[in-house]
Amino acid sequence: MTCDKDIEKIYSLRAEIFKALSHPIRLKIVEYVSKEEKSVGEIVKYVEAEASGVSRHLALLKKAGILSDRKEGLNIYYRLEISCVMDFFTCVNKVVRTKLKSNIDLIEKI
Amino acid sequence: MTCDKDIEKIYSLRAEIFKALSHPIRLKIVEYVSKEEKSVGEIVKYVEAEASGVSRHLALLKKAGILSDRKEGLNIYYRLEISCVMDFFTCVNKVVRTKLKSNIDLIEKI
DNA sequence: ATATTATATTCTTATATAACCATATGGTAA
DNA sequence: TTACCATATGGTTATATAAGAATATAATAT
Repeated sequence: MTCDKDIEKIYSLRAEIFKALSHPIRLKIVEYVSKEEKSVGEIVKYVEAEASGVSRHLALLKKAGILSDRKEGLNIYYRLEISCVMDFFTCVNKVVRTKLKSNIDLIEKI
Repeated sequence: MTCDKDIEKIYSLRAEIFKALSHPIRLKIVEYVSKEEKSVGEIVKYVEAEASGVSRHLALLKKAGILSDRKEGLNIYYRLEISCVMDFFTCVNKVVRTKLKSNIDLIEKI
């Protein structure tokens, strides 16, 4: 009972997760909050970006289901909701290394 | 000897990998070529999209370092270059399921 | 040489995303 | 109440990405 539309929808939902992770600041945020929850203020300081922008990045990561938040007084604390996301990073580093290495190989051929 | 600029650059390179995976058609392609290499024609048929678009998606995935290609006669075969990418999918499905489930929980509260 | 097939590229247009600045909300303290 | 602090949202503009159609390349076959 799985129709074409369902499959399309599922691929789109998956793609959204990757899109949420496709920004350097958001990756930095995810890594930062992965060990323990952090307030927006802490995150803003850590990533050295504009507060309003960080706020939007956080909202996006939350909407994607990657982070969750918790209000306490004036502060809002964000934390990693799905910890397996951290496993991506090892693999991504492998891709990055392979790519950088292939560039070096090219340089040597000039 | 790792300066701020290097760190920024590394996060950007990582983000590029995720960006490459942030499109439903590209995800479908990656999955399709993960077991064995496929020609562009086969891929076009499988994903049911326009050839010129698929070609662009393939170029992007190759540029990101996720796929590699091989020419044989008239055909070009693409295959998954970094197999650990497939491990992402289990985790991504987990995120998607959690998200869908939280929507169901919301529906029941209306 | 010409024709054919597979794939890639160019161009245009629509849409999405990001950054920046200003303003708004929502708790807390005085 | 007013003032203050942390965070979020709105508006604008610049830039990036996507889709579609047309054209170009490159390998093979005739």
